[in-house]
Amino acid sequence: MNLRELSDLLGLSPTTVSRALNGYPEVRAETRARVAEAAAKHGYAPNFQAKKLATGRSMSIGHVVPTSRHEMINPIFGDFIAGAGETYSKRGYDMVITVVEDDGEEAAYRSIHSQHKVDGIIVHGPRQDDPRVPLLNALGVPYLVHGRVAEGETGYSWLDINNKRAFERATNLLLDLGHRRIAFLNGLENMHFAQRRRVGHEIALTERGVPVDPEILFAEEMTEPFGYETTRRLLAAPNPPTAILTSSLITAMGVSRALSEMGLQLGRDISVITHDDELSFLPNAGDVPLFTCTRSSVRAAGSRVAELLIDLIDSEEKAHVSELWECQLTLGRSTGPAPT
Amino acid sequence: MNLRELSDLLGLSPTTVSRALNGYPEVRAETRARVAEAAAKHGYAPNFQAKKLATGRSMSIGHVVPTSRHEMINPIFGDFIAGAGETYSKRGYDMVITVVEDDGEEAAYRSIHSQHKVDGIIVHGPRQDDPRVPLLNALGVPYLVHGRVAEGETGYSWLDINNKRAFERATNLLLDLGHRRIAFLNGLENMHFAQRRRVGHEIALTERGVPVDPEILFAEEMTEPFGYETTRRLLAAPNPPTAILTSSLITAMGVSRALSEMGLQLGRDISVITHDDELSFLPNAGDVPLFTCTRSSVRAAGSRVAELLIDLIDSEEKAHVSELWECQLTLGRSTGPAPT
DNA sequence: CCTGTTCCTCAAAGCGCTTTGAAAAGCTGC
DNA sequence: GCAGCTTTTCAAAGCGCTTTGAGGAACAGG
Repeated sequence: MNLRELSDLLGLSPTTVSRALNGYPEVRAETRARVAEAAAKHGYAPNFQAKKLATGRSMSIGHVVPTSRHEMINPIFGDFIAGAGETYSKRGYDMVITVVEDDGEEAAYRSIHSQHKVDGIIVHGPRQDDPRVPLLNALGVPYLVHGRVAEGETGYSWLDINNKRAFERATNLLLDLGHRRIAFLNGLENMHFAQRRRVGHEIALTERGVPVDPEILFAEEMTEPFGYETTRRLLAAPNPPTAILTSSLITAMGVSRALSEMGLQLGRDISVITHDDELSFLPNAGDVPLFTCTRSSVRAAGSRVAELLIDLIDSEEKAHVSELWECQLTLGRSTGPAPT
Repeated sequence: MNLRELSDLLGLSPTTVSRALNGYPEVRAETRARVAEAAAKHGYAPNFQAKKLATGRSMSIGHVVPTSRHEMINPIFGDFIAGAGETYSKRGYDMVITVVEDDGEEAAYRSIHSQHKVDGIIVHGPRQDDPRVPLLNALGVPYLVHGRVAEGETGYSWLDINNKRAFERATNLLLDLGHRRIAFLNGLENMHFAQRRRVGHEIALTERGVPVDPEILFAEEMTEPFGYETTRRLLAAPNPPTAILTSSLITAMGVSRALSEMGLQLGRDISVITHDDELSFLPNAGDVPLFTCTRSSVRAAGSRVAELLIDLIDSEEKAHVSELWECQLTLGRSTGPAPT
């Protein structure tokens, strides 16, 4: 069933039917009702491709996901997508995901744009000096970065959490509890968020006059074994830390596994603070959660990022927007005073 | 830059340019080369919407993801999508994801179809007697189910792992090791895969004359706390199990956490076998992995599912296809003889 | 030099919708 | 009853591509 058939059926012109369905004012209420009813009855829905072509809007948002980078699919991806997807369905947009090999990333952005596949793009996992920002600026597509790129850069829109502040606070908490030797299991530091977390951590240490020991700073893919193995190694070596900071709950679970295998108690023998993205399958919940954490929902971020981007697309003036979210610092059972 | 502009530039007709670009034989090799070069030089790419409209093919595959069901975004989603996405980019398809509230699921499938948004659909997380199978059959869209629905049903295409066999083998291994009291922490049993796993488990028990005790069979969302809390409860109760079977590595990690907290050693005091989807962020790897597991890559499944569906779309005769993958049973350090 | 082939190129008609500009219909008031 | 409005409806022109059916060019054979 297409527009023409429906309009023939009703004895109206396609124009009138189209207008009735799209809420234009030039249609009598009664006619509109008749059209709506007939459309529902015959299961008519406009052909999306045709609509897109006619309006010039694709009503789709693109997400480009590089895949082979370390073969690690970010576990937060699912929750982020769920959040974004909610917004999309509310606002009538589709989500188009392009999975691409690392080296095809730029080409993917270019082709997605030149083919008019999307009205806007969301940039995932920004690195320091991410080349995608100048690229997308050059292409002139509306886009929004989940996270940020290098400090100086201002010519783009973003939503980020205050990674620096969160890890500064977390480190301060550990210092307040008397810890002086704090290991940090960070994500890969070419990622902007990891960079900022490290900066926050070091600022806190430096302000208290605690030396930064690069020997106990690690930056890797945030897997469970990373937490496990690093912890085992750290605690077997001389001068082990009394506290561990991790960038991911998954890594923290690895830390926890190592500790209990070694007969050490979380929060008594070793304190741990982790960042918690509030992933649906890894709740760190309860009145007193297991892990003390810096916390921010990545699902909520996904939802908001999508909203901001759509607003950006709809709005005429193309000013840049940005939002910086503070994390909660939530006390759990994994922190306690440094053992003496 | 559009077709007309490019053809004017070249002094050719749009037809010739289109044919040259799409590999039709009616174009001289030299002309074709000239066109290709000009297209590359001016960054011309056909407008996707127009192409879709003209060809009647959307070159997109739809994924409908229900979101609010228990607020749990399946952690395997990311890896599955990564696998599927690889196939799509190889074969020139786009992936369109629609996130939808539980009760809007049927409407989502209908609208996606009537709007001609996709050429095919992948069905995630099939339940027993899933209503989507008859719905999609009625709509007449090509689709493929990742998993299966009720036993009798044959009128659909699917790719699944042999859940029953895998859990039968896992249970048999535990029985061989002398375990007689085996707890099973399964996924929600309205899901087909969970159903089959339970059947496999019970068959193994029954064949050996070991009674099935419903008191130690659990079926919940496969989170980490589910594993943790259930294990604590089980081991505190009288007549605790000597082995635990779980449907997810995430749950198994909860089990492991509970065990070590209680001073019990995995593989010595309590044996654990889990299913392992080979998620990128939760590797259970190494020569001797931590967990003994039934194993099958969900990423590979995603890739293959996409392939099968595209073949289905391309092929003329609409016969049903299906693939049943056997899981590997990999020995790790989490299993050992039952304590006497 | 003309006709018959083969090879290449083209004009034009769609695909199904939106939207512009115009016409028809329905009112009002003189 | 008609000019002047407003309200409702319509025909037709795109949107940018593919594809059909036909024409032109080049070439060989008679």
